[in-house]
Formats: sequence, structure tokens, C-alpha cells
Amino acid sequence: MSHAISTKPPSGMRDFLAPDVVRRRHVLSIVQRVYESFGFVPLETPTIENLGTLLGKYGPEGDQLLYRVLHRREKLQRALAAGTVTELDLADEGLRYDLTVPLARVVANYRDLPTFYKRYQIQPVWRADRPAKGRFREFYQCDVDVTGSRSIVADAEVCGAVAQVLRELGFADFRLLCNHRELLRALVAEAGIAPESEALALVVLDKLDKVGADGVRKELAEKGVAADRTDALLAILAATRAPDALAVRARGDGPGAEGARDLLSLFAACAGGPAAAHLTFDPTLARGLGYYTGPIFEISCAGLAGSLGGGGRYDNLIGMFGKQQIPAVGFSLGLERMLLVMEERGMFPSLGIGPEVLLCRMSDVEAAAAIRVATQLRAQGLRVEVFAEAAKLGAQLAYASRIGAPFAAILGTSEVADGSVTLKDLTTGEQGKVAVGDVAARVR
RNA sequence: GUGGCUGUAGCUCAGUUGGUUAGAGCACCAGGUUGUGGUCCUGGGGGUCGCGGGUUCAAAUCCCGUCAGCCACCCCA
Repeated sequence: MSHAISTKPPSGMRDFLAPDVVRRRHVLSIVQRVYESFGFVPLETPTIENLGTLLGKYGPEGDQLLYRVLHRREKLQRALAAGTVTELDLADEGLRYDLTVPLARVVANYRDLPTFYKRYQIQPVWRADRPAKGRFREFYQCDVDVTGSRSIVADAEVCGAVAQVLRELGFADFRLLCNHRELLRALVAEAGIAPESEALALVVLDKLDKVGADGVRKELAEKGVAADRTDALLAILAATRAPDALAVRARGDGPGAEGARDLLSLFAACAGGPAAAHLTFDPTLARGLGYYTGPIFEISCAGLAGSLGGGGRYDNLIGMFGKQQIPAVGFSLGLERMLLVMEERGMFPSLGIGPEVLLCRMSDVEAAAAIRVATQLRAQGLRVEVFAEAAKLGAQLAYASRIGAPFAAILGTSEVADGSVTLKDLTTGEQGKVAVGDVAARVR
């Protein structure tokens, strides 16, 4: 079919039909309500950002995954006319990759925001990644962030907000993994691993629970890290998992002490909130995004390869947009990830879609009469569809069944004459004349 | 980016060691005469078998390429 236009959406992007939309809205409405209950205020930012805003914030792999917007018209012609053309010459805008960087730009741009700006943002983001199960090129993030505070209370609040969302959605078994960038850095240094191998070591460590200690040894050896260093690191990590290891480390003033103290303060601050039961210290948690500086978080859930969400503290990001360094911490939930698990586990309540009543009109009834009745029914709060065509009653009822309407209201000349409809319950087949004003009471 | 699997009707799939006009179920449309659906019966529309090339008297079937989709890994939400 070379001449036919493909009717599929682009790779990694999806259409959402009614049943999908109502499930998505169900989740989003809970996210929004819970976030607002924590005092966060909404923010929406443009789909497109200047490339200067986006580039260099996510690490080299991140830059590769940015969707870029090609120059138009003269600007494109001029760019193409230049001798050597690079990616940077062809575009100066791109689709947003996450919601954190746009927030950082906004905070740097609007200097009259409150000192402590608590915002939530629920919008799609785009990544030119290879699609896989639970991974799309267009997906929604549900972010909560607090800017302007270095206090660990802010960290505790964002953790509490996402934990409360998951609890209200019906998740019970998730873990909120925590670690600390400074602590990690100290552990790697302690193992005698050179600072330039640090990023490498962290990425591999992140996989420890998947590939095992031998896998980590092998992978780090391939990257040029000496075996005894890797063993030292693994031993230090194992020791750090011990129950009071954090407390011991926090007491001293050695490397990582401050990170350990941060984490202990965080656990203490969360104790009275919804995150308490889910917090888990995981010294191997690394997280890829380059801008994290302090505590880092990730939501893990049984049966899901990736995470439901992630976040952390990023005290240097906003400063990249202006002279003023403003600390910040945030958390992001992945809508599609939550939906995936909820679908697999059947966690949705019954969600009404479509009309509750299909108004069937006999061919000898004027359309205006049907619309008048439908208007009265809608005024009672009912969702009502008027069958558009003058068709046989059987066809109209078949259509009602097809779209899943629970009731049909039949309007013939006799019903018009006495201000009633024949209301038919399509589940039981029972029917009878009902005054138009009484229909809602019968349906509900 | 790496490895594997799969491409036949709108959807889920049959299609024998290559062999006449490529099938089923579901969905859709129409009928089974008057104002009764979801069950049942009958009929109908819809596919150049992902695309391109090769082997052969003959290809949905075998070979090569290509594109697309799915799964795992990597990474992430």
C-alpha cells in the first residue's frame, strides 16, 4: 500500500479512545486533587522550548533523545546554504523532555514568585527513545516540586504527595527508594575509584540487583576499573545496607556524613506522613539525570521493569538560567506506568462512559419534539443521546445496545401526547411509560 | 544502541511437503414486512497475503533485502 497514507499514529505515540480517556482522567483527577491538597499550585509551560534551555541538562544521552523542531522557510534556507551544516544550525527549538527544566526556567524568569514556590505540573513530554513496554515517545508526567528551600521538609513533602497519590489510587506494595548523591560519591571515592570513573560506576551499580555482583565486576572490568576497587565498592555498599550504617556515618564528619544526615532527617520528617511505610534506603540507587545534587528517589513496584516515578534534589539547576542559585526538590510520577500496572491488576472502578439514555424517535415524531424531551432529560442531569436518523425502532435499540447505553427512551406520538417516554431497561428488558420529569429517578 | 520473535480482512488468527477464483470467528451493512435491541437464521461489502527483488511451469508458502510491530536488555516516567 505505497500510496495509502498510514493510519497509525507515529511510532511510540498513541490514540486514546473513550475507554482509555476515562481511565486516564480517573488517575489524573486523583493526582491533581492530592497535589492540590498539599498546597501545590498548577503550572503549564509550552510544548516547545528553546534548545538552549534544554541542551546540556540531561547528559549526553539525553541530548540525543531531544525532538528538535526544524527551522522554517528563509531560516532553513539560510542554514542549508552554509558550508558545513550541523544539527545546531538546523534547529533552535525542541519539544520539552521533562517538566523539571521548564520549571527551572520559569523560576529563573519570574522573579516575583513566592520564595517557596510549590508547583505541580501535569503535561506530556517527548523523548525520541525506542518504544518498549511501558515506554513511549509521548507520555505524561505528573510533577510536584518545591523551589527556594534547602530544608529537608520540602523533600519530605514531595515524597508524601506522590506516596499519597499512589495510596489513593490503590497501590499498597510500592517502595519509595531513597539514596543521596553525596553519599554515593563518598562511597565511590572510598573504594578508590577515580572521580572520572564515578559516573560509570554509578550506572553499573544501579543494575546491581539485576545483574548481580559478578555482573557488576565484569562490566566495570570492561570499563577499566580494577577488580579490587570494584570489590571494595561492593563491600562498602553491603556494609552501608546494615541497619545502623547510616547513623554511624552521620555521626562522623567523614565523606558522606552530610548525605547520611540528610537521609536520616528525611526519614524522620516523613515519619508522620503517607510516605513513611514505603521509604526504603537503597545505596545502589543512582538515577541517570545529571542535575541531581542531594537526596534522590525512585518508586519501584512489583511486576514493573521500570519505575512508577522518580525525583530528587537539584540545587544547581535553576542557577544555570540566571545569576541566582535557587535550591529545589521534586518528584515525577509517570502516568502511563501507573496505568500499565493498574490495568494489569484490574485496579479501576467502573467508570461510566457515553449516554445513560438513548432517545429513540419514531418516524412520525418531529425531531424538535425529541430534542425538547432530550433537553428536559439533560436538565435532570442525565447523559442523553438523541438517535440522529429516522430509523426503524429495532435498529435504534440495536444501536443502544452496541454503545452500551443502559436505557432507551422511546418517543412515539402517544408519548408526545401525554408528556411521557417509554423507558426501556436494556439490561432486564423491562419497560413502561414514565413521565418525562420522572426519568432520572428511574434511571439512577 | 544490542539480541530475539512476528507481519494474511477493521480486530484475533487458519492456510497441509510451494499447486486452481486466499478462508474462519468477531466487527460492520442489509434482510427475517406495522413501535422492541442484546440470542438465532440468511445474505453482503471488505485483502494486489507489509514493501521490493530473487528461485520456480507455479510463491501467502522457499531465499535475500527493506520497513513496521512486539518482547527482552540498556536507559528511563
